[in-house]
Amino acid sequence: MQILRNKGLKVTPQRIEILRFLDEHRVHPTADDIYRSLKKTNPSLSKTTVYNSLDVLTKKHVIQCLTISLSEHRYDFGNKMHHHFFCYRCGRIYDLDFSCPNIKRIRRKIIHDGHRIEEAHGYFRGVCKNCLEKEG
Amino acid sequence: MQILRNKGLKVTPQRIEILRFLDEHRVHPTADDIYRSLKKTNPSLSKTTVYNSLDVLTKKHVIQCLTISLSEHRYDFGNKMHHHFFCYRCGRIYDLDFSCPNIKRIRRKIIHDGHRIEEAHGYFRGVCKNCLEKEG
DNA sequence: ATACTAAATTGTAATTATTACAGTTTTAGA
DNA sequence: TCTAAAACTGTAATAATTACAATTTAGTAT
Repeated sequence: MQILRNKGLKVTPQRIEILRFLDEHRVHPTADDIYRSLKKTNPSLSKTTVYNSLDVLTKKHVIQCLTISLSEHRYDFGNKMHHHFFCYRCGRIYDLDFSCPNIKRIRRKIIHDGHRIEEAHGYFRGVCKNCLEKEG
Repeated sequence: MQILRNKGLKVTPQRIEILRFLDEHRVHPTADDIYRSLKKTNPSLSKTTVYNSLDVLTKKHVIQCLTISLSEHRYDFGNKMHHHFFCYRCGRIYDLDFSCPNIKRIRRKIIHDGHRIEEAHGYFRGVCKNCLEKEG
């Protein structure tokens, strides 16, 4: 994985697996979701490694950590900014494609009010289509 | 407090105190910040009450729960949507006044992609003015 | 005013996500 | 191959939040 090397990170099987999992499971899983899944094929995997890897990948902007759920962190492959919707009822997170003028400004690492902005998130919450259909 | 009655909530001294604290301390405190402060003048206050009150006030959209900090919930008086900036270094949360076209749409409780949106948050993270000046 | 009922508060105990840490293993470069 | 720094592992600790059962209170009807 060249992306790891480019960021000055060592390439380890654990990181590769975690990245691949996120790439192939775009449901914004938790650290524990990832751990439980990868543990099946790599029983020696440690949960601490999953947390550490997610942290460092987030800090290097390889992946994104979403704080939209009220109780745990959820992770998103890639660093392309887009908006998210969290359903109160089922807990699912959906990607939204709002157009948003602030995104372009952030991309240029703009200073706003003197603060250096490195990260931007647009979060929406409510009840999702599926749950609305089920329960009205 | 008429706002509580309007939402079908009972008016209790605890809730009044919590609301007043949030109104007078616009630094986006944690549940524990609120608890420790109010405990001084009301030693019988329970932390569970603080959590319960913040939860119900958030659900009724009297206050807002911010998930911008990576480790705990922070609370904001009122329900007027605005953007927030979180400083990695000092943990402070600043109010931003970005203009944002999505806010107006959300205000009208718009359905987007079939989802009913009830809440919107714009979060930015980075290093704040103060910390930049200190450390460069 | 008094009594009643649902809602709210309290305190403790449990839960759960996350972090700290020390020892071992692995990566990447000389 | 050798080495040093970085990463991994497993366990134990931390800290925010929630569950729960008992008590108290707010608001309404009598």
